[in-house]
Order: sequence, then structure tokens, then C-alpha cells
Amino acid sequence: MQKLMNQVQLTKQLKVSCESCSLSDLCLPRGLNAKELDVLDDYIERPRNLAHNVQIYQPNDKFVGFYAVRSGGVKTYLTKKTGEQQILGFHLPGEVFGLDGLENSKQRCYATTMENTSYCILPYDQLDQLCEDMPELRHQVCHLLGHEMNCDHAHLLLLGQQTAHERLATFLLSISTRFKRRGFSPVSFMLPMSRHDIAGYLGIAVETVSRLFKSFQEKGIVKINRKQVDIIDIDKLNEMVANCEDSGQP
Amino acid sequence: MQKLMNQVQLTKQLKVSCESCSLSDLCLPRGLNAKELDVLDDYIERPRNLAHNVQIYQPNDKFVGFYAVRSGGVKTYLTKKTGEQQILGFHLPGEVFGLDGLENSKQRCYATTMENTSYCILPYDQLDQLCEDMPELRHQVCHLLGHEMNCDHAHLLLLGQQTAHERLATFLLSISTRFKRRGFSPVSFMLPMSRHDIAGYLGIAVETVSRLFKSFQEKGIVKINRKQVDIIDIDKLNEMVANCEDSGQP
DNA sequence: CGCTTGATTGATTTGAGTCAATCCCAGTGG
DNA sequence: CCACTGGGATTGACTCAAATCAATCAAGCG
Repeated sequence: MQKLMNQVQLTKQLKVSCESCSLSDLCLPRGLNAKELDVLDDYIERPRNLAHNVQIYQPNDKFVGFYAVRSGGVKTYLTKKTGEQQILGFHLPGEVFGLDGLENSKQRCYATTMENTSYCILPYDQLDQLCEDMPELRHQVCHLLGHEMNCDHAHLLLLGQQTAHERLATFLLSISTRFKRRGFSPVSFMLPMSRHDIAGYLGIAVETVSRLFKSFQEKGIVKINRKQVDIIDIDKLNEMVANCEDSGQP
Repeated sequence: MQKLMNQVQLTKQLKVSCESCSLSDLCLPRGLNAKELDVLDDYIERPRNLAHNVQIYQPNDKFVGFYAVRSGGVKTYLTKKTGEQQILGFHLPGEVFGLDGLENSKQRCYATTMENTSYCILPYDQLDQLCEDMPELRHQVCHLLGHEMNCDHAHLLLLGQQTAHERLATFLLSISTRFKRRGFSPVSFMLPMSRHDIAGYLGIAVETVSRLFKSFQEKGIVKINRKQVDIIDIDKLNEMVANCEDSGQP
């Protein structure tokens, strides 16, 4: 009975509009005015809840639209025939995924939850229609696509040119930044993903991830306990990646 | 005098419309009808010619629009402070680059010619305007963005999970496919890029590229002479990458 | 409380990088 | 016409960062 109550409350709580969503500043609606938001709102498929380790889509599934994470976390990845996963991205609350389906209306990669997760769907056909009359939405979509692309490019630089140490430091800083943006502590957080997934994202072996976490800890840079991360010396982390990105600025 | 004549002829020859461009099937105009093409045509800045090894843009340059290669070749890349380049993509005639500027109207990477190169510019502001009234163009732009994203994802898989052998085989097949699409031989072509750039794209050392080319040659898979590549046994190449991509198909 | 799955740790191997010479051609100039 | 030169490409010798292999270890969980 108690369980049922919770279920009902949960459903109610989630019947929210973009306007009232605490994540809307991070999500697609960013920059839209109230009226525009209202129109967009009508088309959005409201949160679905999934347990952890559930596949949302896989290659060749029909592309229905963009997905926005509300809670939990999602990984997108490609696989080799031999089973290894290359993680393309981790998607935290307020972030959008599923753009890989844009090329030919079929998804090209896998998307799987990493923990209990809820998400919205922004159906593409409607979004496309709305773009006709809402320049701001059009720009927002392009901004989003450009952002994804630049994230991928940074990821390419990481995989192609950085050492294992640099990769892990870059990864921790990226997660830290994203927690901060959501209003959480940038120095103390729970990783939503497994060591295996971190390894898959960084293009290194799980054992290496373990060893590096240990090494970082021994240097007093972080404190790691399973998935709990506490960053002790963020400057040291920044130092480690100082040579990694050249944005053209001095 | 002769030189001037050539100059005039060149200018004339290049004052072509998208409609008459032999590359339009590969480029942004693909799928547009004659009328739509005509409108788009008016906004396109016609070919500029550059020598080889000339920078087209760099990080923080203002984003003006998409670039379409007409002849020659362009590389886009990020750099580490220590100088190493991670090549993000090679752009051959009929292909579009410069999308990295979409996020915030500033370019995020470098773009440099790899040989004598001519290209068109599709100004973004106009393109955006046109998208309002031309659903087909809108779709074409999204298709293009989705395609770029999926290319980047394949590149991530390559850098994160493939051996040096697999990387080079994948690279050769990719170039081969793209020559074929332009109507050239898929088994005999001149590489537009240096060994250094190949290494930068594949995330390996130049020396390794050299050694692998030699090894491929000794196995009778290819014949390499400087930049001239002749693929002898394309099946063997395909075999080498058989385990690399799992598209979900059996 | 055993069982399973993920994480850690240690021992060993290896693919690819680094360092250091050449080599070879395209372009230059005598 | 040919010698010279400089930068890319190749080749060889050696090194090393990270992978692999092989045990544990720890923690959820039915």
C-alpha cells in the first residue's frame, strides 16, 4: 500500500511542464520565452522511468527524437564485434542525447541507463515543425548540435593524444564541472558509472582506471571510495590537463 | 599575358552555380529541387583558391558559415599546448566542414589546406533564414550534422578500441569509399595528406604509419609509393576491420 | 550465509612510442 | 643541366606505458 502511494506521488510529481522543471536552464528550452516554451511543452512526452542497466535504444531503432535526462544517468556507446564498448558519452540530468539518429532517421549507437533514470522525449517531427516559426528554438537546436560536436572533438583529442593520467584527470574535471552546473558540489559527488564504463570512455583498461585512482589518491589529489569521489586538490588536476587543450588563448 | 588569360578563364569557370557543380550531389544541395537550389545559390560565396598549407580559420575566429570543398583537401584539427595535432577530419571535394562554429558562433578548431584548394562558403545567417521556408533544406542540414556526428563517433571507436593495424585499414577503406563516391577509382589514388597528418588522425606515431604501410605491402594488401596508393587486396582490408564495427546487423 | 559481480592488486608481456640515423625526392639556384 | 639542400619518409635499436593474465577482495543480494 505504501508502495502504491509512492508510485502515485511519483507520477504526479513528474507531470510537470518544462517551465517548472528545475533543469530547463540546462536543457533544450534554454533561451526560449514563456510563450515559446508553452508551445514546445505541448509536444514533449513526459518522463518515463527506467531501472538501471536498461537499454533505451540500439542501432537501427527508429529515431523518434531527442532524449533529455531528468534524473539518473545514461551512456551512449558503440561496440566492436568482440564486445568491447566505446562509450561515446555520459548523459547526466539536464543533458540531451539521441542525436545520432539525425543522419538517416535510425539510431546509430546504443543508449543504456547507468542507474534508475527518468527522461523526456522531444519528438523530432514536431521539433522540426516548430523550428519553422521559432528562430530561437532553431538556434537552440543548432547550439546543442554544435555543443555535442565539440564535446566529441574534445573526446577525440583525449583518446588520440592524452596519456592515461591526463585522460582520467580530464574525465574527473568534466564530471565535476557538470555537477557544479546543476548546483551540486563540484568536489564531492557519486559517480553514476562503473569502472568498466569509465575505462570504455577513456579507451583504457579497467585495471588501469583502478591503478590511476589509487595513484591519484596517494598523491593527495582525490579521495576515492567506490563511487564516491572527493576532490582534495583541484588545482593539481587542472595542472595535469594544462597541456591538453590549446584553445588558441595564451 | 598568358597568365592573365588563365586567371580570367579560371574566374569564369568558377562562376558556376550549385546546379552546374559536379559535386552538388555530395554537397549540401543534395535533395533540393531546382527552385530551392536557385534560391540557395544566390547566397553562396563562390570559390576561393588557396595554396597548400594555408590556414582557413583557427579557434576563436568568427563563425561565418559552412565551408564546402570544391577541389584539393582540408584538415580540421585541435592541438595540445605541446604542439601535437589531433586531426578531427579530412575534408575532400564535395564535403562540408566548419560545423564546429555552431555552438557559439566561434570556430573551435583549426582548418588548414593540405594542397591547393578551392572552396565555397554557405553563410550561416542566410542558411538559417532559408531554413524557415525550406523544410527540405532544414532536413538536409540536420542530415549533414547527424552525418558529421556519426563520423566522429566512428572515429572515437577507432581511437579508443582499435589496434594500429585496424586503424590504418579503416582509414584506407574510408578514403577509398570517398574517392569512389566522387567517381574515381576506389583502388588507386593519391593521398592528399602527409604521413604526419595520417598519424595525427589515427592517434599513432608517424614511424608507426610508415612501418604499417610497409607491413601491409609485404603482405600483398597494398602497394604504396609516397602518396600513391594502390589497393591490391581490398577483401583483406575488409577482413582486418571486420571486428571493428558492430552495427547491430548479423 | 553463500553467490555473483565488480573492483582491486600483483606479475608479466607487448604493442607502439621514442630516439637516432639515414634516405629520398622536390624544389632551388648556380 | 646538375649539384645542393631541406623537409618529409623510412628504417633500426631500444624503452616504456599500458595491456593482459591471474588472483584475491569487497559488497550487494536473494
